[in-house]
Amino acid sequence: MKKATVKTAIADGSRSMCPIANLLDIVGDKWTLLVVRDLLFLNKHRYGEFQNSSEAIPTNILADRLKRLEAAGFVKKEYYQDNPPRAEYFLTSKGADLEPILKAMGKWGKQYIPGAVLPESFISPEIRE
Amino acid sequence: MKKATVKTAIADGSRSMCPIANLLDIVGDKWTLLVVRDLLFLNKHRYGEFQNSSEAIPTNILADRLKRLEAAGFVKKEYYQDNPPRAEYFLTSKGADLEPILKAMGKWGKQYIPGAVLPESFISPEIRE
DNA sequence: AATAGTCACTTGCAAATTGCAAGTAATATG
DNA sequence: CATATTACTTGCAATTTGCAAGTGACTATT
Repeated sequence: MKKATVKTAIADGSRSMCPIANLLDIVGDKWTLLVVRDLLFLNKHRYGEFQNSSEAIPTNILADRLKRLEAAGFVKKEYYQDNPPRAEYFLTSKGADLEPILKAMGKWGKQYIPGAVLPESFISPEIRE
Repeated sequence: MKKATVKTAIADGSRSMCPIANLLDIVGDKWTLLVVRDLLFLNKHRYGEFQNSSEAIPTNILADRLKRLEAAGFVKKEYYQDNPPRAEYFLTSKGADLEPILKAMGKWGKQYIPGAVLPESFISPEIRE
């Protein structure tokens, strides 16, 4: 007898139906959300700008995370020059909607890690679809 | 000349003053926040209960994450039996205050990962200091 | 009383990921 | 023409992950 396939939109290889677990499959590491932070709050868009953030992300990790964020549809890569290829990265709405999570993390950090400062930008992030 | 030490409460080995980076130093991986989810929303307290979660966390990773959460002051370990030693784990207020972050992650996931379901418990988490 | 089972881990080890350094290709600058 | 800058890629050692198996203390079964 044919086993009925359950209709879900959960990606292959995801660990469970839990939305938290599924999000952690994409952003569950020490670096990815820092790139998102740079895009959301610090108005950074270029490779070199991300590298200049105070956490000093290793260059190979940065390249990898930008690729993953793009593959996951959180970020759009736009070339502004062909030769040599130079691009800017922008959040999509899917990526920009991580803002409440990052804001909540910032709030937690300000409460429990005295001395920590979230540099807030007053520029609302540019969204590209 | 003696270099003036800047007075901060940032832990040694932290990557920056950013509250988000500091939080990610503790919970920035694929598993830690799932344990917190179990404590916050699923009313789980024992080793075996965490293991039974649908993501099937490897036992050595679970042991390590519980240790780290305890060391970071997110979780309190309470022995309810001496021999063999058996314990229950409870969130401290520091850990329980991650709730807005987890809630925001759940909300994001429900919007962008159709099919994902956050099993909500109606029991508010027990806090131990 | 011997055997099997459970619980909360620890240990061993192969595979994957991380992080540092160095290399590269194209243009810009002095 | 030499050096610098940008945005990466590559190489490789070290750390972390994840699967399997083992351990020690009990409990339940035959």
